[in-house]
Amino acid sequence: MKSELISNLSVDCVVFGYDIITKSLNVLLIKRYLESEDKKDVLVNDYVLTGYHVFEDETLDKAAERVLKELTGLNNLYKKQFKAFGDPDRLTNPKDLIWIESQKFNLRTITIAYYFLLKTEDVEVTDNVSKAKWFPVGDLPELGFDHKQIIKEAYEDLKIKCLAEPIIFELLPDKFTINEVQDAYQSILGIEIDNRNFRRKLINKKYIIPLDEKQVGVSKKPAQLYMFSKDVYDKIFQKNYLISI
Amino acid sequence: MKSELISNLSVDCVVFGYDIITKSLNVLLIKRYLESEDKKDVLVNDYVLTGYHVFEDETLDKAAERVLKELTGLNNLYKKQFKAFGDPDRLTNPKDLIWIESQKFNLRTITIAYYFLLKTEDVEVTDNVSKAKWFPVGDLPELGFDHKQIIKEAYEDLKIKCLAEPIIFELLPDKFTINEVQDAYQSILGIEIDNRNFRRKLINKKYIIPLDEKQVGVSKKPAQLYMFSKDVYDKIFQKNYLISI
DNA sequence: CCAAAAGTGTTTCTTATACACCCATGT
DNA sequence: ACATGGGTGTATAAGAAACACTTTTGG
Repeated sequence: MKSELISNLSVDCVVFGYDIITKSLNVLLIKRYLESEDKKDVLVNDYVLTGYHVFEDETLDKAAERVLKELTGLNNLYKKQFKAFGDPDRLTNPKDLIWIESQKFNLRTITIAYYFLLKTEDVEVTDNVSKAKWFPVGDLPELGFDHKQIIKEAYEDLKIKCLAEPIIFELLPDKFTINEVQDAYQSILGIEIDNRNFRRKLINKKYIIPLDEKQVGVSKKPAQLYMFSKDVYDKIFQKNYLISI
Repeated sequence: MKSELISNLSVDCVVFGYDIITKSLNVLLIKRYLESEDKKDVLVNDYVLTGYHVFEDETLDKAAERVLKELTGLNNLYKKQFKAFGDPDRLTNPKDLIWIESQKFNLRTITIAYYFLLKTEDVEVTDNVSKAKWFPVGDLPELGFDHKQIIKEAYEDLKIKCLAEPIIFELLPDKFTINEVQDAYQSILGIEIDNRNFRRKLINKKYIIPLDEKQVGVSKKPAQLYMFSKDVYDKIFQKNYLISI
């Protein structure tokens, strides 16, 4: 039994990759390029999110995971379905129409948008068939369809979730320093944090576990390495009902 | 130009209504009833959310608003699109198959789920053609499709949002007492709150405005009435970046 | 010895929490 | 007069915020 694609339903994936070196939150985008038949004009030349239509016998989550796997080769990443985008005119910019015509997509396609969290370094971007490329979330190129809006809303959601859940560690290597965590928060939230207060707060968490290891190969005082224990976190986590209005 | 329905795309609305008298958060559900041809057997007898397919030229938000308007006659309510449900088997319980056969729906329908907030008393439920009825969110009847799951996730989302934004006032009348707000929080979150601390906290907010009015027609000391000013709230609101992990 | 980032303590202030009785009103 | 829910104050604890210098290391 061969499975068919659902012609008007897709998933789109906002792939967030944090670059611990440049301290930059990046988005993985795919080049979209089309020339006129005589090759005299460039009709489409911009970027889009990775995404694809959903199969008839596939859950939305599986579709998103499949798309991500195809692009990055990675599994089991943190993912969140954050919004459905389905405006009738979401694909109907002139440029997008040209593109869709060349691809035989349905004009009224609803897309279920996900975001994924990973480390920029975990994706091989150099020899990539899809011409995938990282862009800082604050400095995106020209984007097709409604993907600028989708990224914006993904980022908003991510920022809120960052404050409430320890998903920052999905963006960092298994072993990290306290300052690296601080840098990640600062970069993603666009804020400054006092180092002494932040250190104290983090080190006091039972699920931030100091390792018997320090940084190596740095030309300065090597920092203490820590890991995050999801097990401990889950065990001691308790919902607080603080009403912050 | 006549608009067609999209056969595999629907919106479903979790209509939350707060009953200030019984202090109960309710969900508005619609009776689903089907007899066999000889009328000897009841084939389907349960409840479902209100929802309907989306028109080709309609946004998802408009579709949800249309569905809600048809059921309740109400406009401009607080609404949130909180999740898309699209499992291949989400409509394929035996009971649901019987129902869908009788309704000619598409078996692989993706639904975009919304929730709406209002006051139970604002909906006339008595002479309703859809056989709509309120049920406490904690005491739901048997539900068709995956609607139990949809309601559960809507409620989870609502609880989180309640803590971060002043949406509680969408569930309360324009003029309310402090204790009514407290009751609403307690009922929705399932917690106990200290009355003195809660009063102080709320009364100190600039956007909780005391009126020159007290309760009337109560057989006890009439309570001071307040209103919520969204304008003031929006003006003085500032994002706090407290990392609570 | 120098550059660079790591690491460290104390004080103040705000906010949450815990807790029990009197008051005003309608009947 | 009484029953009912409305309304009030204080003390403690916890956590957030502000703030500047010393230490350790590799080069």
